[in-house]
Amino acid sequence: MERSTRQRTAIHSAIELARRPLSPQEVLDTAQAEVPGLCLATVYRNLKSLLDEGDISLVNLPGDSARYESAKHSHHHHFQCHECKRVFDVHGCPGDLQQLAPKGFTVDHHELTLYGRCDECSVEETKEGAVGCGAN
Amino acid sequence: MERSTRQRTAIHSAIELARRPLSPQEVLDTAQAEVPGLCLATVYRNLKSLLDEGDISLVNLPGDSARYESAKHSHHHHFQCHECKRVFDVHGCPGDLQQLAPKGFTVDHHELTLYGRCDECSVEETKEGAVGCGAN
DNA sequence: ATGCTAATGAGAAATCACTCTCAATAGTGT
DNA sequence: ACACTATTGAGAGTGATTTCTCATTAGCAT
Repeated sequence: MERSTRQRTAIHSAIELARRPLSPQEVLDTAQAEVPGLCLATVYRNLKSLLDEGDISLVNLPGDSARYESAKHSHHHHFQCHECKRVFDVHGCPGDLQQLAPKGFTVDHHELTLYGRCDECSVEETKEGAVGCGAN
Repeated sequence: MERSTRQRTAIHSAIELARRPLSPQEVLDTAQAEVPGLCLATVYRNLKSLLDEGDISLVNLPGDSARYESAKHSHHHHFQCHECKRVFDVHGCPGDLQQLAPKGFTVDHHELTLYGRCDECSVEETKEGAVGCGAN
């Protein structure tokens, strides 16, 4: 049967505590604070089983590799900052997208991604010569 | 300077004539009708330079690899059929998405992808026991 | 027509995200 | 405490996509 390990717990809580979707590498970086020897293979193994059990969900953004977030979040979308590349949750949804589809097409799901500058990077932008936004 | 070759012309017109975004492999398959010996490396080389010159544009869908379409298309979005995996253009846009972003965030661009069944696959679905939708 | 050199074909190679292998480690039921 | 075996760490391996190398081909200016 399935065992509860320090690694699995650290991986799960890294995702639960994050306020944004994390890449496997970000999960590793976060969970290593708890379990120093943790390796990426273990992160992938646990992401897979947590996903199978419905504890976390997969987030795909256009042109980017997979991220993971808590399955507890309700329907929402994402915002990616051009500057720091971080992904944030966006609560709110244009809704009623069936109308956009050609007739005969059935829409059962949609993904919306906003791009721009996050608040921190907008601030940095106004400072002449500033580089980075505290998240690089 | 830049030369006009049969390969480049075939690649460019494959994209211009397609009514949907094409993957590099689909571009190869299409352009080979015109230039039989064409290889993938040449497709990639030309996709890159056509992109640099603004003749075509890159289409990224969540969790999928790059596709390319004519740069002449005006702002639009995409619909991917769960069944046949083809990608279609969707004309129309929810617009006014700045309001969805948290305050302090600036939205300068967005991507919307609808998922569901295309008209052909919806028809197949209603036929008991039908498999495939003529596009596999 | 000729020469210069950009572009191509073919296959090797790099890249990246992810998975596998296997010996060692560590949960869990008894 | 012990045994059983799921899980781990480390590194090799995989598959898909994209880029590079280099000898050959073919545009284009003359």
